[in-house]
Amino acid sequence: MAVAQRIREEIARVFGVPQEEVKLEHPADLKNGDYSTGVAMQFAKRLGKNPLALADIFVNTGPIDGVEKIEIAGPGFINFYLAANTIADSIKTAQSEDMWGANENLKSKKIMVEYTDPNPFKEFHIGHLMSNAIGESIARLSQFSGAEVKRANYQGDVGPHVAKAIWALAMKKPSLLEISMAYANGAKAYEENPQAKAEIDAVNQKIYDKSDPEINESYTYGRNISLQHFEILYRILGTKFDYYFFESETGPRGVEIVRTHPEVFTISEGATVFQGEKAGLHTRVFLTSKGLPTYETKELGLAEMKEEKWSADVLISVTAHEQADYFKVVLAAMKEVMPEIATKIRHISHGMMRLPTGKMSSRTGDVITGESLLKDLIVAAEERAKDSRATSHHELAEQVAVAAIKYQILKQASGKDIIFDRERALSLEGDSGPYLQYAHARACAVVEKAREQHIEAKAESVEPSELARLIHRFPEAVEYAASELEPHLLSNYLLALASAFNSWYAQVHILDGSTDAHHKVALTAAVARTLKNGLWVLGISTPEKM
RNA sequence: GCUCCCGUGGUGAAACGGAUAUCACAUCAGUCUUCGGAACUGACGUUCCAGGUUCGAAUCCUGGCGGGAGCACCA
Repeated sequence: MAVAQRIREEIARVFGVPQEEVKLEHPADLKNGDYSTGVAMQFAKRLGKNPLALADIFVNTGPIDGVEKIEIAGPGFINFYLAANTIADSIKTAQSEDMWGANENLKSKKIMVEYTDPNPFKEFHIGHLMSNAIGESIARLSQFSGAEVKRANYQGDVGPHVAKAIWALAMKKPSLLEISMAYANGAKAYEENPQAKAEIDAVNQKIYDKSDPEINESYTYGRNISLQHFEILYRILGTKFDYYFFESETGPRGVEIVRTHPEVFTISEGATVFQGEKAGLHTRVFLTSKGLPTYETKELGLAEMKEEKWSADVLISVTAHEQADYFKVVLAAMKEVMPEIATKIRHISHGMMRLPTGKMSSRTGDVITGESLLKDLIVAAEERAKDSRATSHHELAEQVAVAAIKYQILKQASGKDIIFDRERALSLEGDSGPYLQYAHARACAVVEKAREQHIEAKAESVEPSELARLIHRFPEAVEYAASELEPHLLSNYLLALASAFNSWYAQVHILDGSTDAHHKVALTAAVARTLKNGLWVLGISTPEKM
């Protein structure tokens, strides 16, 4: 931001230190100013002066454009208070410009984000919901930073899991319900019954080489049903993919890559492996002893296919934590066989959703699928939506349900596990997605009423209140979240903003007929736009009435 | 056993090495419903243990304890 940059330059100039070493922060407490720095304490020893003397030197060097007041506080903090018109300018922009908060830090960068990645013939589970929420938000964060973004979905339509389902389906044309049960039955049989295991392995082979017409038919039919069903979920979640990749395509591709690099991959116990030990990792199988590609090999094929489809500058993949180590080995191998693509890859791994009692387990029935969670939430939201002002209660319920679930995922650092508490998840109050949506709808209602009463929004000379200063921080909150690829940094900001707005709303009467009403309307409109844009980045919709 | 991640009020989380550690849920006490109560105000209560680095440590380093994930033909 312009003001922040000027402050940083001035500090570097006065103290004669490199700008990168100047740390400027937002004090947690607005009483301590809009920006603050501890440089005086940090450099005291190096410059041979005590912190307060250094801070004093700086304060007396003269004014900085856009800053009204510079104060020394505590042991030597230097606090900057922005000028009223600097804040007012931000409010004006927030209130009048659609793209308020956007930046061009990633301008002309091409970024492909791969996420969600559910597998046909299996349930859409909570991990997919997490990947979807995080991936979509990262895609939008990148777009909001000026990048050109493509969304990719990579689905496992071949492999043992599919063979298990097909085997249990006994080659018929399955319904959706039959499919979801088939995988579980097949997986159980595979473990418990040696004969079933042999049969399933055979089916697996036949799916790869497409040699059995009966299996082909059942497979094609079931695959389509699964994929079509996923589309319904993507629509509700608000994701529109540009590219779909399938393991049935990346597999052969990967096999080719592995075969043509015998200097990288070695044979061990009949399997083709990559010895990750040379990179401080562990050995992993790339081709099974039967010659079939594993996940690792498919990943190599995928990278090549992505590059062909749309050559991006950065390739982001969002997957669960448990895959982090596999990914490292794949990346190490990739560095040897296709180094130019390997350098573009960035893996984001997220935690898992766990029950308070421990890990979810399908064996004990302690499992909640992503789909059932979504459905339960929609039911709960519908109950609440009964007496809402929205025109379509069902549509609103869907929006609120998705907000609740996405926010719960995006409000905490993405690497950490989420403890799933049913009651908390279904709660639509407090620190929740619907709370943010509500604050937005409320602000919209006030703006609408002001329009009816012909009370214009005037941001000029708006008072630099705490709420106004918080709004001013929005573009920086976006930049911060984007640079860390951490949506929760933005969630935290939005919650603070919504909370400050609700609190302010309870204290003042906005449309009170006074001359100040124009300013209050401007502030309200600025809050509405900020929440709208911020929630968009999180992938959460903002109904105007709820 | 080895590798990686994590440990913050009763519960779930936040805090780019900074100021009195923040927020929500729960509990208790209020607002009273004049612009939308999916709201607001207040009370209660927290950095696993022991060292170290630093002007300053929840954060960095070492050791311990506790939890999770991964470690060869699944994805």
